[in-house]
Amino acid sequence: MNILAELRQRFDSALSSMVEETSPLLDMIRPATDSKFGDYQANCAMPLKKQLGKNPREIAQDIIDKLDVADMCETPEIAGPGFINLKLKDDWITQQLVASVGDDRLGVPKVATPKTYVVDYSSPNVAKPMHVGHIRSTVIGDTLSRVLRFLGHNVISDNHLGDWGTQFGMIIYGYKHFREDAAYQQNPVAELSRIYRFVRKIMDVLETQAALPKRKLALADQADEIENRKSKEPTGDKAADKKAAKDLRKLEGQHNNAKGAIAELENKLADLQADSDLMALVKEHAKINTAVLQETVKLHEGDEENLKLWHEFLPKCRDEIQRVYDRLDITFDVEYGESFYHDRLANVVSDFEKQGLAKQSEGATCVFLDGFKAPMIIRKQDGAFLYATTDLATIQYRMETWKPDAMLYVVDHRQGEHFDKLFAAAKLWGCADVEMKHISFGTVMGPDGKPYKTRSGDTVGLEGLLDEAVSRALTIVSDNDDKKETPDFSDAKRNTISELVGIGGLKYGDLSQNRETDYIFSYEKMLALNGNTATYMQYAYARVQSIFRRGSIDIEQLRENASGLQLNHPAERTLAVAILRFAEALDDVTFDYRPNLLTNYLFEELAKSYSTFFANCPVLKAEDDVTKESRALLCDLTARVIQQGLQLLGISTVEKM
RNA sequence: GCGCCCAUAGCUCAGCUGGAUAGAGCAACGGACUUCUAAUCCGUAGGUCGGAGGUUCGAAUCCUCCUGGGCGUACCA
Repeated sequence: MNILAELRQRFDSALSSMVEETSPLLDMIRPATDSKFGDYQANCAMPLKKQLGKNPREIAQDIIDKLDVADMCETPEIAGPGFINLKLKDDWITQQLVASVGDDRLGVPKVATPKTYVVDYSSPNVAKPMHVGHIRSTVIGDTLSRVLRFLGHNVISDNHLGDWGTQFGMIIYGYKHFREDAAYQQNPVAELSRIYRFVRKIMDVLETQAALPKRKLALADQADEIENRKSKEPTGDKAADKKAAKDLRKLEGQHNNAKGAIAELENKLADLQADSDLMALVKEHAKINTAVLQETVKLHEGDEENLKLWHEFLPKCRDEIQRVYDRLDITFDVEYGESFYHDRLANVVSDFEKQGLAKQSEGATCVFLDGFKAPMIIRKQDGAFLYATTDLATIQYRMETWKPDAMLYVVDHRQGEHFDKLFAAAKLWGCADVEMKHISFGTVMGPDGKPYKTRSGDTVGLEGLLDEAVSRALTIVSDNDDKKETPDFSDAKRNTISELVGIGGLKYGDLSQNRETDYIFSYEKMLALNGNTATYMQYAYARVQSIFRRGSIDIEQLRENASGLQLNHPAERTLAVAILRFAEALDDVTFDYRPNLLTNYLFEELAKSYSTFFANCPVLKAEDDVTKESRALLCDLTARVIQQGLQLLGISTVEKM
């Protein structure tokens, strides 16, 4: 049962005789802002003042008179300017709880009209090691898929792999020039990874060497410009002078940043140049940039050798990232990478041209869209296709194959404009009846508030991140276990627990963040024993199991005759309502695709209520057996909701920790 | 230049489909273990929700302007 949905339905009946359009008013029925107002409140009487020309309190009374909630609520009360406060009846709550006890879905109803969703997430480049930037797309997309599916929707999760781009040109080039056969025979994945990094390194050196003089020149120009502006006399026009001063400050800021960036580049280059073997190879492969592009072009044109190498490399590269997915417990229904759409691209472009949606401009094929200054380019001057082309082909394929109601793209916010254009173009192209949404998210920052990098300035690898989280979890688990008189866990067990706690902490840390905002990455915060963390939730779960173990409670059996639930202590009632609100929390998640609304619920509502309950309502030492069994069932329901909630976040529970 | 986003407690962040006194964790201070895991809990203190207007019965939330930051901006993804 979704209580809020049920109340809205009841209000709908009451309101429909008073107004034409009830739906905006129904949105104003919400959980109470304060428990002293009851459990829910309806705020819809106030805004009807004008429309009905009556005092809101009178309107509230009219609504209550028509409202049929006697079975579930106490008599509604009118408060303040016209709030309608609703308090659930205790016996109704227990009735719902009993139903939840016997329900695998814990009382969460399936949607009446399932939709088909395509959820596009993770989408790493298979040729490169996954890095910290992939964590958000992966876990947010996975959670959204799980939640939508749990609610009864038809979900197709799709990993739109980057498997056809320049990166493969790099590997092919590297394989041809730098591979060590013995290493490749022994461990092809590691060798390919080394090759990729090595080619990247050479290209870095060359690019940096080429870029530095230009950037220094630009820096000098900037310095001149600053001097020039400083020497200018004030014009006397206050506004103009203020703006000039502001612009100057900004320019100086940029200048300092550029200075820092150049110094960083110089350091990096100096380090690389110290390696004479490397520099010899750099010299030998001075044209590597164009050579790599040529390998890519050859691949796309169907060159036999390159295609054969690509077929050889692809599964190996894919295995490399599978390790990460396995640890993260991430799966996909389909995995159609860029290469999958390769032979559709030419048709997409010609179709746009035929329909008059695209035209030539400066040698490129462009789609000009209302409200955008720059066009969306679907074919370059040199004839090559771009990711906009692939994305359009992907939409076409998905529409043909699954006819989805919605397509969700879990991609970082910097690509917002790309998706705005893509969706606009797709609409023109005929995809009007599908909800296309960019599930945008912010950047993972380092402690300095800048995008998370290692000390040397490299991106942070995802596997290393996982290792570190798990190893820190191991320290916590071990320290705690060692404190006991007789430690509970073997080393193997400690490792198993730390893996679940560490990875869970990492995922929860990301998912508990409002997806739109950047956040500062911190192992300490992520694995904190207190606060809104996976560890805290896992601990709450484990404590419940501990009670059952300690009291030798057969919870299965208790579930079967769960009639005697009672709510005598306020903490019991609060916990009971929190348990019943699980369905609402899941609905909230799907409203604007925000996983953090689930973590908020689990922590703020459920776990907090449980803590209070735990402190005030002993189970094993309850005054009588009825109370004991009732409380045990509340504990059990709490644990089951935590477990189900965490499962939807892709996080496991542990029986002991 | 244009476009998008952000600014909430000392720190990290919730709250933003408008609702009654703005929340959490950390840090600080004071309490609670012969007690179901103290890996915990309870309490105290901490705020002109960047600033100024506006809409509304009601604004952290919506609109306008200002300040300070980030990101994106014709052939990378």
